[in-house]
Amino acid sequence: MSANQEKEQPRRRQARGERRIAQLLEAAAVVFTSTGYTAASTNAIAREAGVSPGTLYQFFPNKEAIAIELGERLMREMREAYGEALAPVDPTTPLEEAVGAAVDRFIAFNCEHPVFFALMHGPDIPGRITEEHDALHATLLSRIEGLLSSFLPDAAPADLVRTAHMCLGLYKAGLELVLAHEGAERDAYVQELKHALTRYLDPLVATGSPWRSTP
Amino acid sequence: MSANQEKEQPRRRQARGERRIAQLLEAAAVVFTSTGYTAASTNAIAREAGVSPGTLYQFFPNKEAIAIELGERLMREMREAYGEALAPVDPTTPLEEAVGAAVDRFIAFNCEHPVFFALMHGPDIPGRITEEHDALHATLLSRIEGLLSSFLPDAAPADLVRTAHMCLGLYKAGLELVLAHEGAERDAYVQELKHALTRYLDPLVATGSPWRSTP
DNA sequence: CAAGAATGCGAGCGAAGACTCGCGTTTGTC
DNA sequence: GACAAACGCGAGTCTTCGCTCGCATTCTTG
Repeated sequence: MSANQEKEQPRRRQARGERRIAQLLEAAAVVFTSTGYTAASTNAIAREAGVSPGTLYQFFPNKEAIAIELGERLMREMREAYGEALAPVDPTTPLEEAVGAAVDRFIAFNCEHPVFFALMHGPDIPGRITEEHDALHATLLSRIEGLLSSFLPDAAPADLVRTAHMCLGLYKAGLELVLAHEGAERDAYVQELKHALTRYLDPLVATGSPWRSTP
Repeated sequence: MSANQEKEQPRRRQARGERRIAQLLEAAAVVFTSTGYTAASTNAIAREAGVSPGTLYQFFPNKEAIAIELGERLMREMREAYGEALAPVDPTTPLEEAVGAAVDRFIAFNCEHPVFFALMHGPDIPGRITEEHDALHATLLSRIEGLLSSFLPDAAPADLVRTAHMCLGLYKAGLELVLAHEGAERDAYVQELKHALTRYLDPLVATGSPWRSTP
């Protein structure tokens, strides 16, 4: 009880240390993005950051902790910036508008932080990160379900869940294509993704609720 | 000139050897499916097959060769069984029917050979397999383009390419969901995937050439 | 049945990479 | 200025894993 009140007593850091941590996380983001988590070596991260391996381990107990911290910071930033992107909306909102707004926000985030995609998509990623990923996944799904249920108040729960999974899956497929292109072509893929989602959902909305997707 | 007419002279094999090869490939499929290519150790494959590491290397020069051979056999089987699944069809065929048939065939293949998905999706996979993957990808894309152009004879090439990429992407997203479920739920996801694809393409087909003209 | 080839084994080699350790340098505090 | 704590280093340890080697066993062939 008295001992070990906290698993880890955060070591006292100097400003220099905080800077190093940020620098290391940025370097890790670069390396993870280009090679994936497993193939990324801690030495490579240290080299990218311009420090020695020993210095890296001064701030992170192991390789996994780097990815965890990176993931947590990304999650926090995402929640702060786009937390409301999937909040239930007024069902009179046109479906197209709701989908478009959500897609734009998440695409923007993922384009700004390509690590996020790399971290969340490796088939190789260790347990703790997978947990985070699953948590995010579950959050997103319930948000999407909430959004859908505002359009489809009468849908069976199982169908709602399945539709939400489909939406997230379609979004991920589109995201991959969007990230693989640049400039005008990228914008075109964003548009196609919106089309795919809108057209997928439109019939459900049209037949399942009194509100049409477009007034 | 006279020497080295063939890079590899296929060693004379006994029936036992052929059996071992099949056995090893099957074991590799299991291990690759559950852990992915990179994380799969050759010792684990040998263990799964019930042989020693030395025996494995009697038949395969290295780890990559195992995946290559496995990939080639899968490709061959796929071509033999489903080669015509994406052949251009009579444009009067209902879109729903064309999409449904193609999806059913490819879903069936991927459900029967889950390795295929695992091998083609690792971000970690070495050069030679990626080449094969890209080749398959290109083949599929041109097939889809062909199929689309039979429905959309007036579409601009760039739009056709993009739409084909979207179709393949949407299919892959659906496939992942299908593989993640079983029984009735799996069937439901197959249906949803067909819906997503059909609804995505339907407006294009219905309005003739939506990129250039409006009804 | 012999002889050679194919098959089978598993301890062990070499490289790669996660992580440590001892020691020197910088920074904050009194 | 003095002391401690935080920072920084990079050669070195330890483990994992792809792969090899020497030798035993089983086939095939004459």
